[in-house]
Amino acid sequence: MDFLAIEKKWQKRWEDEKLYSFDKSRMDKKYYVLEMFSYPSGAKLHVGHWYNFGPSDSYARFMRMNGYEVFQPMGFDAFGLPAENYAIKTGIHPQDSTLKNIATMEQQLKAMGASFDWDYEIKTCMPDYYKWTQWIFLQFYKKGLAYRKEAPVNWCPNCNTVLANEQVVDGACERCGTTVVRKNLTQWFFKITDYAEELLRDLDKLDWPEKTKLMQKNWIGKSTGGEITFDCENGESFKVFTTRADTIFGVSYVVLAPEHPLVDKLTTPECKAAVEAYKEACAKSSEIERLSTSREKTGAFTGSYCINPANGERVPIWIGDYVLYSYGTGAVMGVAAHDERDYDFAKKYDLLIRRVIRSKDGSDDSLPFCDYGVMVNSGQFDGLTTEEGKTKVVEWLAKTGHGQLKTNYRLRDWLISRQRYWGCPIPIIHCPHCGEVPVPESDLPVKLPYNVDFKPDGKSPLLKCEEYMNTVCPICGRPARRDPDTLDTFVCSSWYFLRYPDAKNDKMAFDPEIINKMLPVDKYIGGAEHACMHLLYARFFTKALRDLGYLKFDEPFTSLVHQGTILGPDGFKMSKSRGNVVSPDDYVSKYGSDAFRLYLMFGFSYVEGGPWNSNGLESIVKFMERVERLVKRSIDLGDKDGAFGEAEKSLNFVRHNTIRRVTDDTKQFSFNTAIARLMEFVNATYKYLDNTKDSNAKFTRDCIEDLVLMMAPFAPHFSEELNEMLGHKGSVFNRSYPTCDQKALVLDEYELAVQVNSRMKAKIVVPVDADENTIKETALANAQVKQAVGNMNVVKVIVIPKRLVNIVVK
RNA sequence: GCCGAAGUGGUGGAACUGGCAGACGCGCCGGACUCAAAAUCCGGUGAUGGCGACAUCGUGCGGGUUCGAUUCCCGCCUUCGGCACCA
Repeated sequence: MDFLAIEKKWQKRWEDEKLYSFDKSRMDKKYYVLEMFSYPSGAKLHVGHWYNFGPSDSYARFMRMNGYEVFQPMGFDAFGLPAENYAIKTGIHPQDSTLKNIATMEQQLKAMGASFDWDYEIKTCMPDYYKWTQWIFLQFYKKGLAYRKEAPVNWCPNCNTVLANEQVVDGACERCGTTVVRKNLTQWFFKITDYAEELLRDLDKLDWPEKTKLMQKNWIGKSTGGEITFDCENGESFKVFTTRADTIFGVSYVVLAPEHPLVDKLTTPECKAAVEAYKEACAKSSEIERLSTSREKTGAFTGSYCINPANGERVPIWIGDYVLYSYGTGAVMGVAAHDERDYDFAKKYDLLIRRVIRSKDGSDDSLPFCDYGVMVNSGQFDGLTTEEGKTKVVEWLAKTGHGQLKTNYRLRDWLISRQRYWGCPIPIIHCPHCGEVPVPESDLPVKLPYNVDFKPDGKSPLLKCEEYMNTVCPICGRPARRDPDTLDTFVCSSWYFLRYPDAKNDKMAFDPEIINKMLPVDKYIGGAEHACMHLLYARFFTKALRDLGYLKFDEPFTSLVHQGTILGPDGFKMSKSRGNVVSPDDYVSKYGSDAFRLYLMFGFSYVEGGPWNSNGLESIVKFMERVERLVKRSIDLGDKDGAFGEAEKSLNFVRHNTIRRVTDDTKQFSFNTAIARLMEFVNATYKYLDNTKDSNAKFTRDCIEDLVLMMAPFAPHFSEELNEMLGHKGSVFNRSYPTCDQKALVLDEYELAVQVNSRMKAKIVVPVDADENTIKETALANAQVKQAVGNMNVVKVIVIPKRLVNIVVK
């Protein structure tokens, strides 16, 4: 068969017949399959795209053949840093390069033969899409979910520009090598923390990989404890968050984050120089470095003291970079005796170390002692356990206004401002008289201007575009300026799944009537690297839009699957710099897209991925040819009915077992084993035809029909062709998936293993309905078993029906 | 460093909920067909020892629980994903 020719033939026919158009009248049978859309950074599809889209398309086709009205759209996450960097390097405008890349990718995606419905395509960089991204921003703004505050960015003092984390290499600017510092800018945030509790709680409802749910859970990072107020000697006060209020009588010092606003007020003149130097040093280290537990703890004394509200002691106030201003209150109490970090810190700076918790059984007197225990040296609380003490102490402090029980989350509000050009403009106008004014909805979209100088020179590119920046205030009509920043591209990708089913709507972001029927997404497929960010942001958007009244569901993605990563042949991640990038095009043009897809599905565990190896590809082609020969052989045989003897019964067992297994495996995205079962079925059919005189032509034909139907999702063009050879009119994808006949799977007897002292000794055959006693006796009567037992005593016989017998002897 | 995974023959990978480790492929070895080759088909293939029936070992390393561990627990090693401005 000429694989390349038939691919063209069927792709044309699919397109002419609009085979994959979503039929709205069957919405009650909808099944929304969504692959994470791609970022058009390179011009061509790489193996990773194929690995994401090919197998998931097979899954979509499988669901279609099982009677679902499958909705499988495709689009592009088109804004973002790479296009802008490319533009800076080459001078090619991001819009031009992006649209060109998209056009190429569209062609390639079509050539892949996936059943996407292109009528619903989305490109996030087009005004008809980002108009609604802006609209959502405004709804969030109105609801108080979007606000501005100061936050640090990576700043290159030489290029005078903000850098992405990716552009900071070993603390230095990737372009010029200058040491990067942290600098505060006023930026927009989404208040995702308002939803921390619900985002955490609803994880239980989701059919997602457990590891992903666990990662989100840890990312949200709920902890319960107390907020304790320390009064300073100069009249100021600050709060610390602690989960171990029971240790408060052991506080030896407190540490503020270097960025804490009180630091300047608390620093005494004699400590000023040291504190300033320390703060400057901190501006150079990244958060990951600061949080590293293996790094030496450092700090600087402010010269001031505060009062321990529990015992009235004077406590020195330090600053230290292991305290982050963005977590908790930006201040912690140091209890040297009962925390590793605090212990190291106190040792280094020679601070008080006082034990206030002893181990429960009194046996452990080493320090630091970080476990739960019993309070000592703690006044009236002596003798309480940690569990009791941590609430009792806070409740007691609350009486003097110095404590409050508190739940804290590690999750932070989402910083959405970007000082870049290639993104969605923020629909806010800054008026000297009226302040921050949202753009009226009737004025959307705020269009991203084309003629902009996006070279980095210290200012947001849009800031340099006067015709964009200058506008009038919607309230007072006087001259005003637009917000010069753009939105994080994660904002665009946090709602695209809502736009797809109503992608052409120019009156609203989406029609709730449609969306409430089409969503949630039934199966979402994409990389595990999105576990904590995109997948959390999309959940947040869904919940926020629900509370705004636009949706009636709580979660965007009911079921989630992560595909693995295909690595280069050398076992490393594919990258241009390593030179280990495998191009699918060469293989596709040689073997065809079906063979390529089939190989990706058979050669790897979908969830794992692994290093690329082209050896298996030719064997897949051989398998396809083997199937083709089998189909032809059946056609030559005709369809005359014949006897249904043992041979037929046996093949029929394999046939229906294959249907059962392939169905189950495909549902679980276990494509490699599904295809292995198809191979077994093909082998068994060959054996039947080769070894049976007067093989039953009609029965053979039935088997072949099932085979072709089962092959169809995995090798769509190939199976269409075989289906046509078998005399069917119309697409194989309009036929129904075969169903398993349970009667064919009923056997009279089965084989089970017998062990003696857990070592395999024999196999016995027992009737299907044999009880434990019969199985036990059959096993003990077996000659090999008798020999293995010899003259030892049988201590115990473990019988697990359908599995094995284990005879324990002494 | 922190959070989350993965590690199984020469090789890609199987193994349901703790129950016959290595399904299905690739490769390799042997055979059939052929003048020959390719293609195709058949058989074998974890390691070690033994003529053999068999025996012992074997799922990254070291311990443990269990009649029984690739699977559960404890401690390591290596690799990968993420760590909030790559998406």
